[in-house]
Amino acid sequence: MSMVIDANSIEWRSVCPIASGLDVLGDKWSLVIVRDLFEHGTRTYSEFGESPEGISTNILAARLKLLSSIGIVEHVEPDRASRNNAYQLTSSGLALRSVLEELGKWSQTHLKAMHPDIVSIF
Amino acid sequence: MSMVIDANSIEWRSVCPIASGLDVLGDKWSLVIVRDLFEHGTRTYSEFGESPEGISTNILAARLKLLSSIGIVEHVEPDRASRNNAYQLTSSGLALRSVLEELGKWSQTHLKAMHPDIVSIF
DNA sequence: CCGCATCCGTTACGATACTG
DNA sequence: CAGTATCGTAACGGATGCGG
Repeated sequence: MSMVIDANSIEWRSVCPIASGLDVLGDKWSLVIVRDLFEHGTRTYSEFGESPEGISTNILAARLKLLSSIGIVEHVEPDRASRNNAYQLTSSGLALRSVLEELGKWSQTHLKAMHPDIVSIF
Repeated sequence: MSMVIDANSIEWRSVCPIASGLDVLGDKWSLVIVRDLFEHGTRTYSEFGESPEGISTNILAARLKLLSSIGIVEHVEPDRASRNNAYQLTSSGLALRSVLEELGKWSQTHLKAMHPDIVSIF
């Protein structure tokens, strides 16, 4: 019970912007979802599951709900029947690009020794 | 049991540098610890608890152990008696500065509506 | 005192089965 | 295909213990 599923249920730990960013995005999956949307533009529910990390459907549903309520992702054609509708980044989500780039660059440089198979994408 | 406490116990979900960065730093506390070290230079164990987010001691100990084994933080004078020795960032930890900056800037801009008390630090 | 380790209740995760 | 329900497991978080 009582998982964080929308913006109103977030408990802001402090007024620090870094801690506040982590209150929203500080988990192992949210930025992977954002990365998928940068890579593919739009993504249907089941397409997210095709990424190599293999997110499970309940976590995906919970994160999409939270990211939507924060205004980071949105439905394409939300009024249509559920079949084949997709998610995409909002302008707020697109603004996360430099966060992903800096995290990716750091990882390539500083995790390579422990994880030699890591690839370069920037 | 079986919490992630050192580099060898990390399960790399994929070869993606973003996902791999999140395998290490994808939680609510690790980057808060890094932020404290940027702000104060060095920090003793109990000083971390003085930050407004209020990390609990068991989480702090586990994260410091993991961050040390990854090479992001290190002890100052690790050979001395435990009393008053401190932690600081390694060069790998210092390289996280731009990740923190970009996350902080994003939060100030895109979370302000939901969290008006958020402050500006960049 | 300070730096942790341990205990234990609560919450979140994660795999899978299931429903419209 | 888009999600939800269930249920076992792992992580969190507060309290407390204990050695240096």
